[in-house]
Amino acid sequence: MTETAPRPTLEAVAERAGVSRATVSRVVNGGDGVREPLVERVRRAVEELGYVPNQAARSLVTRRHDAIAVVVAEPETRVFADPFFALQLRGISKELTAHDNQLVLLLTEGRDDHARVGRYLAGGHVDGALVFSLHLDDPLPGLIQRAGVPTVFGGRPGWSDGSRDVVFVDSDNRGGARDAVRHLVNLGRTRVAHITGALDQTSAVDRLEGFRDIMGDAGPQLVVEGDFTPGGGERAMRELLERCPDVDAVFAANDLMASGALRVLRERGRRVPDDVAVIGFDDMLPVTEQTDPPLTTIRQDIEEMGRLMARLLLGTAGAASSVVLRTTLVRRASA
Amino acid sequence: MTETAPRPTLEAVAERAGVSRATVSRVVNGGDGVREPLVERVRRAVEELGYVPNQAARSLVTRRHDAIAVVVAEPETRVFADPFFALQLRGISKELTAHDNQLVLLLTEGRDDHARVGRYLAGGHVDGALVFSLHLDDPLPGLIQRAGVPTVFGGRPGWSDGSRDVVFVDSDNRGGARDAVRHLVNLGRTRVAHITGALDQTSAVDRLEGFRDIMGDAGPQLVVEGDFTPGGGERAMRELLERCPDVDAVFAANDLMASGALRVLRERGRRVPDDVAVIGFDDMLPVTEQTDPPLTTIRQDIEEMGRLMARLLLGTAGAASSVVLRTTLVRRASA
DNA sequence: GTGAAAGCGCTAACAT
DNA sequence: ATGTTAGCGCTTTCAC
Repeated sequence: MTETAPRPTLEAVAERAGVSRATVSRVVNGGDGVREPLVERVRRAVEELGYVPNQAARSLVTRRHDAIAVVVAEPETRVFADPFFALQLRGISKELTAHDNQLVLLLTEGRDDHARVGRYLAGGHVDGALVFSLHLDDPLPGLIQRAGVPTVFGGRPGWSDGSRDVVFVDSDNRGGARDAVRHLVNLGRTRVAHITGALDQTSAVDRLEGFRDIMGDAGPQLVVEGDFTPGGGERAMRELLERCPDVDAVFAANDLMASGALRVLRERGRRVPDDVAVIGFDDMLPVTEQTDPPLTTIRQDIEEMGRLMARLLLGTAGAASSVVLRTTLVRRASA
Repeated sequence: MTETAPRPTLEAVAERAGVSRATVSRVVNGGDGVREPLVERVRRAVEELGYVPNQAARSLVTRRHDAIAVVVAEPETRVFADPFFALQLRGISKELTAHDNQLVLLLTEGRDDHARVGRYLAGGHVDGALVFSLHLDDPLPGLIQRAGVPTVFGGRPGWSDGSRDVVFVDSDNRGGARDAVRHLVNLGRTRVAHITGALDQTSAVDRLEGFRDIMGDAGPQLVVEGDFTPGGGERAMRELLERCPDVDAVFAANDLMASGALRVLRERGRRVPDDVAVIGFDDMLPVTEQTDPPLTTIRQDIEEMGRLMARLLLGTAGAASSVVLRTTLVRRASA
């Protein structure tokens, strides 16, 4: 890796424009309180020299970095299985970009990485952190809180018992699940099953709660634990058909599992939605539109969640605390 | 966003350890040329104070940042459609982490963002850039080269006419395609079709070349342009069946399109592989293992590509220039 | 082997 | 409104 070529400094611009460094600095940072002709001269000098501020020097004195960290724990688990995370990242990126912030991505693979991330955040390299804490027992969130960096979580952290002053952005998983199940019930279905997500994630737990809100605790054999993957959906669906062959509706905790369930139903010759109605969660377009039949599902605006997280962190959203986003039912052919 | 708490400086550590700042600095940076007892004392002081070096101050003098940018152009296009990019990112992250480098993610959505990225890179905020240039006519690569930042490209850039001194990491798309087609031919298939990827990407072009290496220019009606998406695969497959109802083998330029093709074939009652053999490209596990039947494909080690890109950029891989990775045929049930 | 001192490029008081 | 000046926290000659 070669050295970067020497770049012009404030000093150089000041000299060229025939003003002081302070004036150049003012112009570069918005130009308030500098008279027009000077602003113009400085601007030209900046242009001609191709001057770009040295962020390190600036940070040294301002103690701001215009950078925030996005921490993603254990990518293998879920992150790379579906576009969920990518969409959120995109929302985050857009919002950060709009506010001239950089995105430092911190992927962690295991325990060793936790310490590393903790050190980095505590090191004051970034102005804040956006954290995706996937699992209930993840030690990372604690580490991060101790690092004393402003943080917004993606999804309700498992240990956030309401009282804690954690800020997070989440979908209304419970409400969405209720809508899904209610829809199935309104369709006249009476034996409604639920394929849960990985229950060490709050989203899965909340969706299960929503299911129970409508269906009560009756028929516990109609609830099968899945893992948010298509394979898990298949397994769960098989189990379901075994336990309760006359099941007439399935609410899967995400689209991926619903697609797996659909596959098994077709394999077993059950017609969807005639014999069994199926509804998913997420509205992952590449999935919902490709299934056969197209999947009815609960949509959450994932990109918006990311955008909101960033906005919360940057303080752009006012003094808002945690936000729970509404979900919407998207009817397609499967239910 | 609250202010970060004031952190101990070198000065504080020096005082506590009863040495000079210079000595502390030496210890912190490896401790060469400092006698053991002092090293020990300094280490303890660092520990007790919880000292973490201020990266901004360090960068200001060293002109290094221990950070590299990952530039991804136009995420919507491909990045979020399949886990390809996520896997590469993971490889990159692992390698960077191992060398104490941070990953600054730069997502671009359109022309405006190009200027922004160019400015950022030219601004000397990072020590290098890893760039994914998806399209042949993308102006971004040019901008980046002009920025004078060491760069490694993911995938062969379209304008890299061999002669140029661009460094990239790519799979042997052409060779892999040849293997795929050869496999189909060895199966005794005679009417082998090809669903290409988006032909404004070199990977798609190279795979098409590979197809032609084996099949020649005969039967141009057996080549249909796709776009790397499942939907594109479906459309192409329909077109193919129309043009040439007796097609007995299909090489799709990626697994996603192959899955779409599979869907259409099933829909039309063609048995796979009996009537039509299908082979994909990538070996995207979530796709290849979920299709019916499981998909035979050409595997490329995506995570390794990412790791290699990082290694090349960091100079860890010796004086290596561009690298083209071998692919392997993975036989499953579809061909 | 260790310390003293000179900046790195910038911003923010404070003068003017 | 503009200039002067004093650091921000660190590395790195250069003396000792």
